[in-house]
This record gives sequence, structure tokens and C-alpha cells, in this order.
Amino acid sequence: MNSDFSALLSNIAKQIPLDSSESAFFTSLLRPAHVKQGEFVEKFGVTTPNFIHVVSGCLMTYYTDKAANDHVIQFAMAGWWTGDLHSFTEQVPSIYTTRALADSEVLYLPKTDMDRLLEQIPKFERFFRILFQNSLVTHQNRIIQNFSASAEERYENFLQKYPSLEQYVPLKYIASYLGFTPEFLSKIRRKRMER
Amino acid sequence: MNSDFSALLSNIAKQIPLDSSESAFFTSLLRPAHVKQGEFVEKFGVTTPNFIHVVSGCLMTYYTDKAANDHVIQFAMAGWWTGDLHSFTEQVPSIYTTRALADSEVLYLPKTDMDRLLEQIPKFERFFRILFQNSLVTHQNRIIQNFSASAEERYENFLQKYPSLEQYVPLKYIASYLGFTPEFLSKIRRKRMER
DNA sequence: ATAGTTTCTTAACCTGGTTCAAGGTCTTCG
DNA sequence: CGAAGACCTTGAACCAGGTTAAGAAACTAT
Repeated sequence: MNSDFSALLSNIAKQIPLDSSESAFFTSLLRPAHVKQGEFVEKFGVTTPNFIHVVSGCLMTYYTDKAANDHVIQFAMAGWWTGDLHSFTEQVPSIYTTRALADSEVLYLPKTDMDRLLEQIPKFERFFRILFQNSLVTHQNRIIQNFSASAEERYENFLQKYPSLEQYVPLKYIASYLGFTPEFLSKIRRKRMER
Repeated sequence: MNSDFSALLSNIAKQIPLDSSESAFFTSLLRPAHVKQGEFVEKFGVTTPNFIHVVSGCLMTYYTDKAANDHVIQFAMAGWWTGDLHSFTEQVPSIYTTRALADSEVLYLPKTDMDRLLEQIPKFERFFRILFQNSLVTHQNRIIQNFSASAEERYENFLQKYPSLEQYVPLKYIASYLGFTPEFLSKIRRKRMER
């Protein structure tokens, strides 16, 4: 079961050096789990108990609006952290739903353990500071793209940036992530084929 | 000049307790400055030397696309931190421009001093971790709003959420921030008046 | 005051993207 | 296998919001 953690640990080592007792403490807090394709990991209205790290497979987080339309706010592939941050940190009911798009292995980090981790090994404050900082930049870029690029350009950029996602993600969710309808994505794809 | 720092220090104290020598070290790193309305604080193509904290007044950060259209990505009021995070942390040329919308007082935290601060007082890792974490949640909410709400709803929400911004910000920048044209904002406002 | 600049509004017309409805394809599972 | 469901595509009608261009207000600076 140790091999589960190796990729994550080497990823963390890029930001902060951990000695073996620190690594051991950290990994002791993680709860490995398997989730099957289609299975729910987080549900709307339920407080998110865990921060989630994806070891393999692919998860998707979406928001369901009053008109019952789903809007994908993020995909999470191997090596990514995901989940409803607000629900997790404030321990309030989640406004998102997270599901597996493929059979996946994940590591759950429960809220109380996250708090202990940050208290006992302050270096992890740095790790998550950098994680959130980078994520913030990504989110800003996404906002800009939505304002300044057409649906077609956004789709092209998406294919370039996340080529590996196509294998897991149904087109309708890609359309949702990019902010338009599946029907319009069909039109875009047809135009591309004709070129 | 000490009074400049009091609001910021008490804000920080909400997250992390600082003793007086820590406070003194922190404030010794900050460079107070005045910027006049319309003045540039950060420019496209120039590496951002400072993280910026607004003491009073109002700043605006925007992205200029290939078609020379500006897209406002954030406003910053008293008590907010702002600037191009990516340019600042990676020390690469900025893709944004930041300007003062009103005469403002700001505190600059130069990159090398930020690094020293985080090294010498690791509690600040926690402070910025929480800052970025909250900002991330705000950005996610904004993305969702853009996808699931109409221009009119976004404007209503904006007025509710940032009532104090109206006094500083020309309508055309509010339209830009919300992702539509000033002309369309006029239509929305007219419809509102008629009700 | 007055000229110049920037901002805001109006109106006519246009288009990227949506909606709805139907048909085609691909999975999955009894 | 065959049927049910999920997904993808097509086309026609429609609409939210964009574009262009002009004038009206509101600031500035002489």
C-alpha cells in the first residue's frame, strides 16, 4: 500500500523537504479509497469531510443551478487536489457535487487531520500556500479566457492544455466546463473536421 | 506614519497572533506610497516587483487582449491585497495592468522581502495560505456566476456585494468586470429604472 | 465661462450561441 | 441477442448580448 503515496510524496518534495518521520506522519493521515465510475465523492448540501487527492483516474466537480443545469467547475486528474474548498475549510454544506468520471484511486485527508498536519508540520502551510497560489493564477486565467476568447478558441485551448482529458470526459462535460452547450460544441467540432 | 499599518496589523491578527518584534519586522518591510487617480501601479510587460496592499482608495487590474479590449479582472479596495500574482511569484513579465481609480495609499511588499518574511516568520505562510484559499473560493464563485447567471443578474449581485465600489468605479469598468459591454449595461440600468 | 475629453445613453441592426425536437450511435446489461 | 439508456449530432427558430455610430452629460483644464 506504500506505493500509493510515492507520487504524492515526491510531488511535495519539490516544494518542501520532508524527513522520514514527517512523511510517515503525513501519510498516516491519508485514507486511501477506490471510487467507481459514476460514484459520488461529494454531494450538494452535505459538508465536505475531506480534502481529496487523486492518485489515478479522473474526478469532476460541478454546480447545479436553480434551473437544474449542471456547470462543471473543475476536472481533477492524477496528482491533483480537489473538492469544495469552502465547504471543507468552513465546514458548511457544499454547493458542489463531485463524481468519478472513471474508476479512480483517491486519498482522503479529513478536516481535523488537515488541521493537525498544519499545526504539527508548519512546512505544510507553505505547501498549501503554494498550491492555492498556483490554483488562483489558473482560475484568473480561466476568467480572462471566458471574457476575451470565443467558444471555438476556448475549445482549441482546452485541447492543447488538457489533451489527456479527452479520453475520460464526455463531450457534454467539456462543453459545460467551457461555458457553452453540447449542441454548440458539435457545431464547432464539425467546422474543425471540415478544415 | 505608524498609523498606516494599524488596520493591516489588526487584520492579520485575526488569523495569526504576532508579538511586537514580529510586527516590527513585518512593517519594516512595507513601503508606503501614494498613488494619484489614473496613475499606473503595474504595467503589462513589466515584471511586478511588489505585492500590493491597499490602505485607502481603490485600484483596478485589467487584461488587454489582442483586439486591444480591456477586461477588468479585479478591483481592490481598502484592506485588499492585489497585483499580478504570477508575475510577482515567478518574476516574469506581467500580463496585466494595474491603475488607481482614485487617489490611494498603498503598501508595497517587494518580492525579496516577501521571501524573507516567509522564511523568518513561518506564521506568514499560514496568513497567505488562508488569503489565497479565500481568494480561490471567490474566484470559483465568479466563474460559476458567469456561467449560470444572466448579465442582469450579475449586475444585481454586484451591486449587493460591492455597494461601496459604485462611488469609485466608472460604469464601463463595472460592465467589463461583469463580462459585457457598457452599452448593454445602459440597457440593463434603463430597464431597472422603469420598474 | 468655454473648449476639450471622457463617460453614459439610445437606437438600429447583427451574430454567436441557445433551445427544442428529432434521429443516429454507442454502451451496458438482462 | 435485443432493448434501454446515455451520448452525440443536425437543423430550424430564436434571443441575449454585441456592434456601430451618434448625441447628451459630466468632468477637466484652461
